[in-house]
Amino acid sequence: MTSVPTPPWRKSPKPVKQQLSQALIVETGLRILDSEGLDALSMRRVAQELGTGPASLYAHVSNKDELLELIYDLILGEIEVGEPDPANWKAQLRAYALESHQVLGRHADVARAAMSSVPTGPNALRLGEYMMSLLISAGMDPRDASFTVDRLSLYIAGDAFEGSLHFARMRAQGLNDRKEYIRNFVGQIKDYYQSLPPEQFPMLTTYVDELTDPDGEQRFEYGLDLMIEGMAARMK
Amino acid sequence: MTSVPTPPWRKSPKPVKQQLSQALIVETGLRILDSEGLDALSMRRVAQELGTGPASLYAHVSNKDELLELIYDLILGEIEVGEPDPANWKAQLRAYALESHQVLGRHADVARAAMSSVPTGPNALRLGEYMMSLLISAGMDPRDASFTVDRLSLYIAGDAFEGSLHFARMRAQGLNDRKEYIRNFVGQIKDYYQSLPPEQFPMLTTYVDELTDPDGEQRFEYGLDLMIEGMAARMK
DNA sequence: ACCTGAACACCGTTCAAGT
DNA sequence: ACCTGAACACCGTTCAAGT
Repeated sequence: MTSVPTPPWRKSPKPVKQQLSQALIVETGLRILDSEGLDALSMRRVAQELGTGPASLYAHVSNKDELLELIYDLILGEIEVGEPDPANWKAQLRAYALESHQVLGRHADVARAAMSSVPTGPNALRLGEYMMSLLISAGMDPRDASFTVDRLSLYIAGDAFEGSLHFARMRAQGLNDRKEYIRNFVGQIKDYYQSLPPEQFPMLTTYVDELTDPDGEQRFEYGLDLMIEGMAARMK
Repeated sequence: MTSVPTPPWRKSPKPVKQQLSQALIVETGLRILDSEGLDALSMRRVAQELGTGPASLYAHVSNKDELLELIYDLILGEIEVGEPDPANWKAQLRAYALESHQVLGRHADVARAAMSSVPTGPNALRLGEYMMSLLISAGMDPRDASFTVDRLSLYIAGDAFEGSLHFARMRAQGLNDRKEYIRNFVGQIKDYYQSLPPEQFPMLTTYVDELTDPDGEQRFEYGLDLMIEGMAARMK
């Protein structure tokens, strides 16, 4: 195999190496997170992907936590919201919750950052502004609206985080089919509950089927509606 | 310094070294968790505390995740419940939620295990049985009861987990006063929100005070009541 | 200002060897 | 069966040195 000389018209071939920048680091982090999960996302791994050493990242990002928060806000950018319509606040709030939940679910492992982060990124601000204006224009008291936004956000992030823990466990077992993993997992709990002494655990043994419903989306919506109905009860 | 011979009546002095056992490992883990936080809880640290090497633990505990789950169920043992009283289900459910929340808060860092764990430990079973019997005796449909138990547990663990993340951050900064840390932290967000352009963020800038209420307990109760009222609305 | 190699002080887990 | 030392394959972060 002979090596070809670079042709003369391609002058001063730029160094292959890309310039480092915060945006580049964050994007690389997101890519790793999505394809290999939170456990794989390390400063060293990001650096490797960018062809450099881990120390180089610290010129653009102060530590791993900050990197995670930046990735988190990047993801929040995927959530789109429209104009608040006071007459439809319930449906709009519900739609918002479902969409955020979906977006967080799509990037499973960022959910942890969602729980620890302070809402100061540009997208977090945008979404906070949206939720507040929706609830307040619907007639909710500002204090109630603030608490509601806080609690709803916690619920969404909490459910997504729980999901991400299952997802990580699945990956640790070398499995890939999310549906099948859940079915299997739930099946094991079912067997266990069924094997319990009915005298001591009459409820758990009687209602095994209800307790081991594998439909996570349905469970999420159930809790969401519980909260929304609670809000409605408080407003009228 | 002369060494004293062991007196003859103290026969066959047992080796000073304690026997390893799962219970001992779990207790040691809990002690480290409570006094130094999740970050400090490593297999190596537990082993060190017991005067041995990390490999020794693997004869009693299959991995770190299992250790965390065992610690978690040990902690759940602190939650006491009485007899379900159908006429008072709202108050009892509320009291249960507050107590679990308190117990998890006391052992801040176990909350992560609370979110990932499958409810199969003896105490998790006991508490699941209690919640189910409370809701069902109050007239709730079994399916609703199951979903409610699941969602309420998630909410409690989620809030505790969020709290533990703040706690960890505090410790990482070398601080010790929880109250002061929160005040400080909230103050910073307040300043930031106040500095935002009001045209772009009318809600966030107008309702800074409501949005930065530092009382975490009040926020927890707010969300709890939202859910309980949602349940009540569904039952009647 | 930005980047780097090398080092520091850690991890969880495995494995062959011991008792 | 239980315990061990040593090793493997990793971490996040710092720091002095380079450009």
